Amino acid sequence: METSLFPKDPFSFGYNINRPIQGVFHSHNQYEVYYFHGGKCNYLIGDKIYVLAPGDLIILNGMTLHCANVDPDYEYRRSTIHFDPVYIRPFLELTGAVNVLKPFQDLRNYRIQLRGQDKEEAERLLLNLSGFNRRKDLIDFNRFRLAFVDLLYFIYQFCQKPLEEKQEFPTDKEKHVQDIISFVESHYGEDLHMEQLERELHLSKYYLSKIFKDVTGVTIFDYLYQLRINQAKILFLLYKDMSVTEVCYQVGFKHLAHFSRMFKTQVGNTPEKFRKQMRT
DNA sequence: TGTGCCTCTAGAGGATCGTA
DNA sequence: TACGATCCTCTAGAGGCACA
Repeated sequence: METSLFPKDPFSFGYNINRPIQGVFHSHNQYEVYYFHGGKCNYLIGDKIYVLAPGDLIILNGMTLHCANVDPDYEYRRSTIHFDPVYIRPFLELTGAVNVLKPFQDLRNYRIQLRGQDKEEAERLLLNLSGFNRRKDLIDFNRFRLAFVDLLYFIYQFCQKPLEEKQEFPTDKEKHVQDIISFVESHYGEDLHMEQLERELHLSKYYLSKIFKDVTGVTIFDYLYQLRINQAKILFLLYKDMSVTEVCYQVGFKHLAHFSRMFKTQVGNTPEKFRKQMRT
């Protein structure tokens, strides 16, 4: 059994039984919420191994390489939600809002062991999400978003203590890469150059591109383009009357030709075809 | 750990074509 | 005629290497 709201970005929800992607390390530029219902599984994140028990919930900054190593002799059940952080930003701008993305940004990868009533509440929230995971209209779509923000608040309360205790990044190198990601996420809609990063972070562009690739496995511009294409897909989804040209400039591309090519490479369809799919 | 330089590849931008 | 896709050329940026 497998359900999915959006097959790919900006948001995807899945509940799987015995459908593990076993032993394959992967990374992505989305954040991930992983909930383990049952089975036998070791979850590998970077150089850490988590032996999972039912009720374990893992938050992931997808850039770190990770994979689930599952024992096929046991029924494996898990829920996963991949999401683009840009997509949650409007909810962070509300008066009195809590930065529910902070655990993903600062802790990056963290396991919460939910038991008893907490476990029941997590499963109820996931069930709600599953219910809205029909994507028939904007009502279901927005109810899914609101339910997901509720889940993020639920997760946040378990992260408050580790966030307070958290020390700074173990190395300057990782701190620099986080600074690059933060800068790119805030300025992806503008005309970005390596010189800007050089000036902003006071490090040479040669060094910045090198450490970014070392830590994340992708180049700064690969990351930037993924971010822009994700945002374009969100705009096509939410503003069905927006033209390809408008979306192109809105997300920071200066040339339609380049946008069209990058979009087709990442999504598999041209922007216009994707837009038409969203309108039907 | 951080910088500088060089080479080569992939991205940027202009021109052109296709289609509604 | 406007919009979007594709082709082609040039250059910016990634990656490798040496060095402080």
